[in-house]
Amino acid sequence: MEPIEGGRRRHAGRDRVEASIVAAAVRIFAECGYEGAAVAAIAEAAGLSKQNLMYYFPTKQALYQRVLDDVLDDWLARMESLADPDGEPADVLRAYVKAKLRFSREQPGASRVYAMEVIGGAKLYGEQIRQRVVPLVRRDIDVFERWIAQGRIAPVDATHLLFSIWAMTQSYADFAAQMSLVLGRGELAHEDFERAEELITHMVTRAIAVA
Amino acid sequence: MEPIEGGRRRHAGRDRVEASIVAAAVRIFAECGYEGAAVAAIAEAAGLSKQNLMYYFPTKQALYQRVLDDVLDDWLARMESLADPDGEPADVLRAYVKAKLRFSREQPGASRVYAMEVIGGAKLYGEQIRQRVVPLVRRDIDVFERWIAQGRIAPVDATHLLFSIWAMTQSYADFAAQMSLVLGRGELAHEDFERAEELITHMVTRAIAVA
DNA sequence: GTCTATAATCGGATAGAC
DNA sequence: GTCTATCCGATTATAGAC
Repeated sequence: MEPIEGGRRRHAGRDRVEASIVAAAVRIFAECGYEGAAVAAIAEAAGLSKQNLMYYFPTKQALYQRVLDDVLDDWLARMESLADPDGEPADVLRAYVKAKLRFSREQPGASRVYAMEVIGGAKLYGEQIRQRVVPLVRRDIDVFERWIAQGRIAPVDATHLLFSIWAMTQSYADFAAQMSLVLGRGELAHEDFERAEELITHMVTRAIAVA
Repeated sequence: MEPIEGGRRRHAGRDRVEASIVAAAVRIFAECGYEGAAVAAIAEAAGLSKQNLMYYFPTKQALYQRVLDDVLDDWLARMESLADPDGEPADVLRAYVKAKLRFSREQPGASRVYAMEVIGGAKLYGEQIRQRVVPLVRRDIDVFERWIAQGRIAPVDATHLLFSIWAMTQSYADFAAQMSLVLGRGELAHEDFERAEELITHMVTRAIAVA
């Protein structure tokens, strides 16, 4: 049904349903973990029956993989082509921090699902990470190292610098619950992210500043 | 049986068994999450039967809470009294980073269990965090802010500085799987932690250096 | 304290009507 | 594509002998 655009995408309705299921699944997986998330709970959050959900995704694991795929697609789309070797290092890193923090603010569930998978050892998604994430990371590290070789930034460990930037920015999604307790609010506010951006940018730009 | 020290701790044997169960539980919970961890798997890892385990811990949730309690006890014991207001700020922060990284290296499972609980919203442990972690954090933040008021360190956002230090150091336990893939090794080596300590210390000390 | 056996429940998955 | 009904395995937890 609903054939459109002659040939491609013959089921726009199905795509919409799948998208709403995935969106609900991200929330529930982030909150409960893979095993803790009941398919019935995801279905309810998406507004359909468990059996109906399993018409679209034959198994729970298939749904989980799809969730991780979508999360990674979104993340990669935001992060690729940020590390421009010809840009001003401080500007590039500012944009990098901003993009990562923005992802934490706009898609905290996505960040948490991915984090849980990695913390558990990436038993299911390790191969995808190796194929899709590692190359991007390596490229960014190469850019940093070229800057160092050119004397444009201080000679720091590029790999661990990137690890640190990831950790700092991602924690505003993953550990938001603990941060909220410390800050004494129900949840993180926009101003918290602004202060985070300022502090992290300060740390990164000072770290790479040539003496 | 085994009454010792006249009055206190009448069951040293029981304490030993419980400790071995908790140690196994940390590993399994860290790998599989709360719901994903089967009590039978924990029992097997601890070297006893599931039914026997449940003689020591009547419910799975009781075991989980005990695991979190022990994790937090260990962490607090290592972290308290590190932020000495009278010490040299750079030295204090160096020791702080070192202690946190050491915890990530020596107790990665503990860090991961705690991280998973927080990522899932700390639904079970939020109150404990509020009572036991937040006061310690607030005290550390106070020390930082006093240093700023005294002009001993640069005027940065003390709260977010602490968040960043936590995130950077903790990530070497929580995201070790992803780091290993990037580094192309099976697991993180001692030298990786040394480089991490150098980089993180560099970032923190540069960030707080007065202009 | 440790064992065998079993109860009770939950959750993923399937079958088949419409 | 959506529904009703149901199966089946896994898992927590309990009962009771020794």
